[in-house]
Amino acid sequence: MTRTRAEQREETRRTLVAVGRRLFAGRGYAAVGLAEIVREAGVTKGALYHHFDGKAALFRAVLEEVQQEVGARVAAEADAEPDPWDQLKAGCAAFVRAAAHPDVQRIMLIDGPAVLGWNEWRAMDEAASARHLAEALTALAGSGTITARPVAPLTRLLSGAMNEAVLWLAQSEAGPGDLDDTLAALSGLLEGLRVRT
Amino acid sequence: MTRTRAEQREETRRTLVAVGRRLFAGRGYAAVGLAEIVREAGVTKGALYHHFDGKAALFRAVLEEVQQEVGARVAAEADAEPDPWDQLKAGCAAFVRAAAHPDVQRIMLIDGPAVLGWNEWRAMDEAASARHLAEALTALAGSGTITARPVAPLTRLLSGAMNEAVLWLAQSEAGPGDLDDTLAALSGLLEGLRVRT
DNA sequence: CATTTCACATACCAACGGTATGTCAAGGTA
DNA sequence: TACCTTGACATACCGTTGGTATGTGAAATG
Repeated sequence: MTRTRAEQREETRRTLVAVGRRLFAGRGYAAVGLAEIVREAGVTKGALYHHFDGKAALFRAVLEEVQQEVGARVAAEADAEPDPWDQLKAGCAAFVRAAAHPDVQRIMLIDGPAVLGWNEWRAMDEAASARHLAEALTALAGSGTITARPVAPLTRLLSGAMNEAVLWLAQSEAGPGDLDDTLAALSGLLEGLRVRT
Repeated sequence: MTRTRAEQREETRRTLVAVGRRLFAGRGYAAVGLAEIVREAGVTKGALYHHFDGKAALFRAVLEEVQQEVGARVAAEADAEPDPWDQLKAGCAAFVRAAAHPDVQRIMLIDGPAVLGWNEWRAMDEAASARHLAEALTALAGSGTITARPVAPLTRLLSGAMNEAVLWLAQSEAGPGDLDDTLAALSGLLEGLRVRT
């Protein structure tokens, strides 16, 4: 079982990202040391610094992986709906459910902005999932279903609303009823945007 | 000019909070060292650890100060309106404007949840400003102006929406037009909650 | 005026992120 | 096959950081 160098390289990198993701999600970025990461990954700090520029760069790779997974789920569930309005609602619901995983929250919503800065975090969020929201709102505004002169502010408002709702759901002591209540309230907000016929 | 011990104590503490606030707001929690804080405050680390349990505790004191200022502005501008509906809109607009100060954002919205954890951050946010939002929404739901069966999820949605909007405004390259657009979009969201007559 | 208290200052430490250098097998070349 | 180069790490080390243990001198107390 001899491994080529490219295989070995990618395996080591994937291991570091996987271990980093698990530890960062569990105890937060600041509370996890590089020594623990490389120990659990079975490598040394030399390997980590060979693959990444530092601790923040490893976190960035982890966040990219998380964002892509969430974005893929949002896109998949939204594209399953034929009607643009249903696409918006399905995408929003999919985001809330996808981000409900505890692993996702701390990395994507808590540490992400603090570690990478809000600008970079927002660029990654935009590329992964918020873009779908902006596209859906633009389409609905174009067809006259909703009234949103500039669509960008509304996109940010709704994106922030969902982010906070996800964090609230995670720490809520109550059962799954809160998820339904949140999705209902979100649906109410979206319905309020429709032009009245 | 002899000072009593209580005076001296409070002055040192206020200086530490003021310096910490300025540095944390400028470069972020992680990038500021205790050595720089105590140097600019004209004291030593012994003084800091005599007043606070550590770096995070100093940050908590700073955040409390910021939250109280924002909450006070929101309450003042909201209470100036007689009509409950106008109170809600005025309070939301006041929050967006108050949090637009760059000092406030990094401390209150970026580093706050990451440093203290989302639970503690949310408790402080609730006590300072989100409480006013919850009260306003509860009053409007009670009078039948809006339809919000459980008011808690809607409160979190709107709070998160405003938090994110504030961050977006701060990093936006465009001029004050974005502020107006954001307030307009927020107003549109609120209007959509009103029951149709 | 003796004693206690307390608001700090000083000196120190362990742990952390980061870097410089060494090592050894995979892959190319004659 | 013998040789050399590349690269994917390992090893050893450093400066800085947050945190702590102890010392000190003036204010409060009786």
